Amino acid sequence: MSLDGPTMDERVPRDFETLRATILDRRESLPKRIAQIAAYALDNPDDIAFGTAASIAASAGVQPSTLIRFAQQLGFDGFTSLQQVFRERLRERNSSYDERLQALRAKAEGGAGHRAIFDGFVAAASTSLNDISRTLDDAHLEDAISLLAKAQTIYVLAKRRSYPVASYIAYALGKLNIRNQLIESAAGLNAEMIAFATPADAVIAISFSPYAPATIEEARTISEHGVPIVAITDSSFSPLAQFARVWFEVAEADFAGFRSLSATMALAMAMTVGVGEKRRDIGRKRKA
Amino acid sequence: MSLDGPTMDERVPRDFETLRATILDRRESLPKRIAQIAAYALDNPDDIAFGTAASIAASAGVQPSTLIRFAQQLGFDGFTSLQQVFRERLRERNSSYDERLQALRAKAEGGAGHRAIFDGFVAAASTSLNDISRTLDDAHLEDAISLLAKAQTIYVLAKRRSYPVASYIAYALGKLNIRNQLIESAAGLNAEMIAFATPADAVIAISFSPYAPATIEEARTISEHGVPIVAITDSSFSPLAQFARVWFEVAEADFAGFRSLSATMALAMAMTVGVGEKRRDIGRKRKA
DNA sequence: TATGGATTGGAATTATTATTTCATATTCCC
DNA sequence: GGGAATATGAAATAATAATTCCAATCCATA
Repeated sequence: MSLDGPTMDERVPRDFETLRATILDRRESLPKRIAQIAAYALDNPDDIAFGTAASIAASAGVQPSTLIRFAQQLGFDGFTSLQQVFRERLRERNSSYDERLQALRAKAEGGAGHRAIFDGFVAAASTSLNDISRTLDDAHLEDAISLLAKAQTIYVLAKRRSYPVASYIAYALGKLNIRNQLIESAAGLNAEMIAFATPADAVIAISFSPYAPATIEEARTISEHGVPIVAITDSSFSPLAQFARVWFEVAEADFAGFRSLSATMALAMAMTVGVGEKRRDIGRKRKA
Repeated sequence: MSLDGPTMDERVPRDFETLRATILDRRESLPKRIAQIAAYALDNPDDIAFGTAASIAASAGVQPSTLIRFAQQLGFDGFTSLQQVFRERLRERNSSYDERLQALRAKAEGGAGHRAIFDGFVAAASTSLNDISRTLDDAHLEDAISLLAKAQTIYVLAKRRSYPVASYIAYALGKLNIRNQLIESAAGLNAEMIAFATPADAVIAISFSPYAPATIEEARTISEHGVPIVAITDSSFSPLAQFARVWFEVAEADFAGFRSLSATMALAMAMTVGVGEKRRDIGRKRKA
């Protein structure tokens, strides 16, 4: 308005991260009460998003006017515009991951650099995690864990895309001192390995469409020998579901032609650690 | 207040899901304009959470008074209390994963069943993903991809906990027709394998504390031969960081003693697919 | 088609909330 | 220690938003 005043055209933070950085940056030089509200804002961003100037000021132990001065000091013209940033943050975070994923796919295809690809994989993983925590059936998890906890040896069966999960399960079972056998395809000794399994053992089998024929074949053989199978797969039409005593449907989002493994991993780890716990409990009871 | 009025003690929905169910349930019997705002509310919950009665009404194409009647019909005493439910929903969803993770850890340790364990792993994965998407340096990613895109053969080096990531990288590189060699410990031929690597190749090495000695040893040897290394590790003190041409710091949250792999996986996939793209681009240029 | 009840639109009213102002207190520098 | 500049508190004011009210309209039913 006036020509003499400081022009104040210092960049006003428009997004939360910039704002956060700005605040942290100036933290030292802020007056006491302003610093107090600044700290409160970063600690309780949700309150800023939803509260009224009066309620926030009260929670932070300052006057409403201080809150407004804080906003102005950051370059906003009032509390309301500062609040917008905090609200936008909630919107962003909350905006359906699916939508974001769509956008990112488009962006990546448009050749928007490698950051877009990375963001895409992160979004795919997040989507998958959201999804599975909505859909996982607690009772199935309990069943699977009980079944596996009773097994003498746990066989882990997975090829190709699912193999990383299997190898992590094997690693974790090993660390928990649970006897296990990873059925790899490397040496071609799978048939022999499988022949050792008895109904007192159990199998964790993982396979997604297009199902690796070897996995299906081995699962069939092993189930015909009466060994119970816990399966992780992607649909009720999966051949694995047929052979399994307990099975989980996991829908992983994909990006750039590769599916996420995050949901499968989370489930696999929960099963593994669950079995470890259950075994400890049983051990304790036996002693008592 | 009055004794004669309808007591209105029909359950007022306190959480979003109940509210949603209530609305869907009554949908048929609602008057036209009320139905219109009801549909809008379920389609744009964020707008309800943040907007003012006037702005929402305008977006939905109704009068503010209709919005209030809608709220009252549901048993709320006004728009404001209806809005609370929509705001609470955002808070819930958004409640910092870290806090949730803390709570879940406590719950799981208190022996609250296996669902809590599962939720813990999901939360750990989500936290890690959030973290890495905040901290990843785009320039490093570009550097790593350029470096790997030039390599004749990409060697993938990881043991124990990191091995699943390595195997997924190898799988993905294979699918993309990029020559690669997974350095496994199985047959004990690692030293020989490594000896084949030349400065025209490149290595992706992954290791987290406690760093598997074999990984470190092999990384050292290979870097001494002048083969460039891209490392994924967990701190700048990591011995891997020393040998690496480019390295990434990835902080994975842990739960029940096992770290998530989700952030590492996302980064690994972005690198892999990024290399695939870059190669295609180069191929196209050569032709042109 | 006339009639009563329900529904709707729009403006008036009331309540709430942000912002400004000014007196008082604190801090910092000479 | 004095004085100017800055910071703070509290209440007044202005702005904005929610709610209510009433007239107009629509709709079903006789």
